[in-house]
Amino acid sequence: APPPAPGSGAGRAAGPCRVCGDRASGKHYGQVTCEGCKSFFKRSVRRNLAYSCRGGRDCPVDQPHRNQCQYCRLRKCLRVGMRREGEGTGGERGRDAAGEGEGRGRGPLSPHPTPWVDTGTRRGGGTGGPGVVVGIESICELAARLLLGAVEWAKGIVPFFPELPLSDQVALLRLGWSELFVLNAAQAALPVHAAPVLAAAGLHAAPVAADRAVAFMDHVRLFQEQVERLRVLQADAAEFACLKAVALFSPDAAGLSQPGRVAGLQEQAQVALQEHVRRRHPAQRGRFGRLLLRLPALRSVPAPGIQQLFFSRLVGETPIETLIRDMLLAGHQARDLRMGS
Amino acid sequence: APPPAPGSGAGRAAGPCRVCGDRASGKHYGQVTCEGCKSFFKRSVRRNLAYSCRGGRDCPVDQPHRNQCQYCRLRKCLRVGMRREGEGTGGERGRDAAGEGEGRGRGPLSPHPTPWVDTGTRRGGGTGGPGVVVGIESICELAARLLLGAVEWAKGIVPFFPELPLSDQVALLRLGWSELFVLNAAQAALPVHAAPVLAAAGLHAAPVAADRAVAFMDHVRLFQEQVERLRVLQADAAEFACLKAVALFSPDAAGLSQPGRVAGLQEQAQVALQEHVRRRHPAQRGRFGRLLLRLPALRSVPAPGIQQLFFSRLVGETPIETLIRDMLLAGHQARDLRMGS
DNA sequence: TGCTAAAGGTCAAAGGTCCC
DNA sequence: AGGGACCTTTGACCTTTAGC
Repeated sequence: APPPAPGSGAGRAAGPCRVCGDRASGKHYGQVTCEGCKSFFKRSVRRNLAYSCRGGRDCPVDQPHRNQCQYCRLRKCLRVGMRREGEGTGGERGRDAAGEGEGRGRGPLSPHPTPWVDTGTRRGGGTGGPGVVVGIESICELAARLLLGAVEWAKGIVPFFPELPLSDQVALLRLGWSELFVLNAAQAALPVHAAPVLAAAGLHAAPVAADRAVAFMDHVRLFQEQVERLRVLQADAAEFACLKAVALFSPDAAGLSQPGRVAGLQEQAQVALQEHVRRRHPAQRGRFGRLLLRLPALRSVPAPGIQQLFFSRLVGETPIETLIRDMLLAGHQARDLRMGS
Repeated sequence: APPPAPGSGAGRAAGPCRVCGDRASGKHYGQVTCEGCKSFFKRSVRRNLAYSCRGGRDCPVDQPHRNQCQYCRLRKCLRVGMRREGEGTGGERGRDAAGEGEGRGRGPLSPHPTPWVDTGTRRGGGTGGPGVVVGIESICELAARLLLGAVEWAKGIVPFFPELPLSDQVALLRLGWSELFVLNAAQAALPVHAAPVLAAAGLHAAPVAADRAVAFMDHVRLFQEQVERLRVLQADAAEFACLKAVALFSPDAAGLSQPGRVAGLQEQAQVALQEHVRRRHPAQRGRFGRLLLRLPALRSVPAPGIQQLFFSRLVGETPIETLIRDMLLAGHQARDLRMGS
C-alpha cells in the first residue's frame, strides 16, 4: 500500500493541482487536485456528462483557462489518473431522474420560490413615505388604511389565505389583526409622535374615568414601544411580509376548523423567513430569532386598546371583527389588488 | 473473494456486520459490526443526534446503501442490539428496552456545549417520569414543585440571572413565571387529565358564578392545549432549557432597569437554541422556528388562570408575585444548585 | 509484564451546500 | 447554470483502557 503523505497536515501544503496547476487542497479521486477540479470531476462523473470541444481537443488546461473547455478539462482529469473509485455496483446512472436525489438537503415543498417573500415585497402595507403627519384626522385615516391594508394583504396572499374556509379566515384575522396592524405601523414608519396625539384625541372624544385613563395611556405606551422595537430591527419588506404571514397563520387561533393546515402555512412562512434571513443577512446570526421574538410581545398589545386608540373616531363602538368580516366579504375596490400580471 | 486477514490483529475475522453486512472488525457497542457502523453509532450517540427519514422508515441498510438514510441506519443499529455501553460478551439482546433515540442515563459519552444547554439539561423541571397521578393533592403538589422548580431553575442559571438586579429578577419572573410553568408542565409530562380534575376541584373549592365558571373552563382548555402543542414537538431537555431562558429573558417585561442587558441574554439563549437545533436535528428545517413560535401562544395562557387552577388550594389569594419574591429572596436550600466546581 | 477486546481518537477524502 | 469555496460525514487506521 502506498504510504500516504507521512507529512503533517491534510491538504494544507499539498502542492499544485495535477490538472490545472492551481493550489491543491489534497488528494481527490485518486490525484492531488484543487477544489475546483475536484468538484468539476464529481459533477461530471456523477451526472455522466459528455462534453464536446470546439477546438482541436488540445485546449490549454491551466488555472486561468480551465473553464474555457469542459471537454479538455475532463480529459485532463482522466489523463492524470482521476478515477471515481467508490460506488461500483448497480447502475449509478439512471437514478438521477429521481430529482431531489438523496441526502439531507430536503426541501419538499416549494423548490425555491417562496411566494411569501415575493408577495410581501410588492405591497408591504407601506403607504408611500412616512411623510409628516400632524393632524388627527390624517393619522386616523392612515390607521384606517393600514388596517384595510392588512386585511387586503391577507386576502391577497397568493394563494393560500383565500383558499381557507371563510370561518377560518375570520378566526385568524380576529386574533391577528392587531398584530398585523402594529407590524404595518412599524413598516410604514407611523410617526412616533402620532400615538400621543391620538391618545389625547381619544380621551377627548370619549372621556373616561381617571383609572381608565391610566390604562389607556398604558396602551399607548405599549403600542409605541412595540413599534419602536420593531423599527430598530430595520426589517426589510420581505422580512415584514414573512413576519406578518407567520403572525396571521397562528394555529392557536380559537375555533379553527383546520388548525393543521394553518400550522403548515405558518411553517412555510417561518421557513421562508429563515431562508431569506440566512441569505440576505448572513452576518447576523441571531436575526431570525430576533425577528420571531417580536411576536410574543405583539400578543400583549391588547387589541381593544388599539381599537380605541385608532378607530374609535372612525367606527365608534362597532366591533372591529364586524369590520373585518365585511372587508373580507366585500370585493373591496379601493385599490387594484391584482397580484399576477 | 477477499481472504479474511490472517490471524493477525484483534477481532479481524469476525464475520459480517450485523447492521450492514460489510466485513466486521470485531464487537462494538455490544454487537459484531464493521468500522463504519461502529463510528456512525458512536457519533450518533455521543452527539445525541436525531435523524429523520424521507421515506417510509424502511430504507434498506446494507453496505452500498447504508449512507442513504441515517435514520434507518441508526434504527437498525439499535434494533440489532447496539447499546451505549458495550456489555460483556454473549448477551446479544434483551435487557435494555430503551425507547427511541435518547434516555436520560448519561453514559460515558456525553455532550458538552453552551451553559444554556448544559444548565437546563441537568434540571429541566423534570420530576422523574410522568407517572400516574390521580389525586388532587398530588397534582397540586406536583404543580407547586414545578413552580418552585421554575424559580430555582432561574436562580441557578449560571451565572447570568442571579447577577441581574433583584428588581429585574422579580420583573422577569412576574411576566414569565406562567410561561415557565407551562413549559415545565409540558416537559414533565404533566398528565393531560390532570387539568380537568383540577378544574373540578377548583370550582368546588371556590364556587363561582356560572359565567365565571365558563371562563375558568376556558383557561383549563387553553392550558391543556398549549401543553399538548408543546409535547408533540418532542423537545429534548436542552431545547426546553433554551426555550425557558428565552421566555424568561423577555426585554418586554415592564419596569426593567436594564432592558438592554436582558435583551442580550435573550439573544444568547435563542442563538444557543438555534445552534443546538442545527446540530441535533439537522434534518428538521423549521424546527427552530417551530419551537420559538410556541412562545407567543404561551403569552395568551393567562397567568391568573393558572394561578387559580393550580395554586388556589395551596396559597389562597396570596398574589403569586409575593411567592416568587419570597422564593427569590430565600436561599432555598432544597437542592444543591452548585454548577461550577 | 504482556495479551487482547473494545473503548476512544484522528483525519484524508468522500459527501454536501450555496453565493456568485 | 455551472463553478468553486467552504463545510460536514464517513470510515480505515491508530491509541488507550481494563480484564486476565
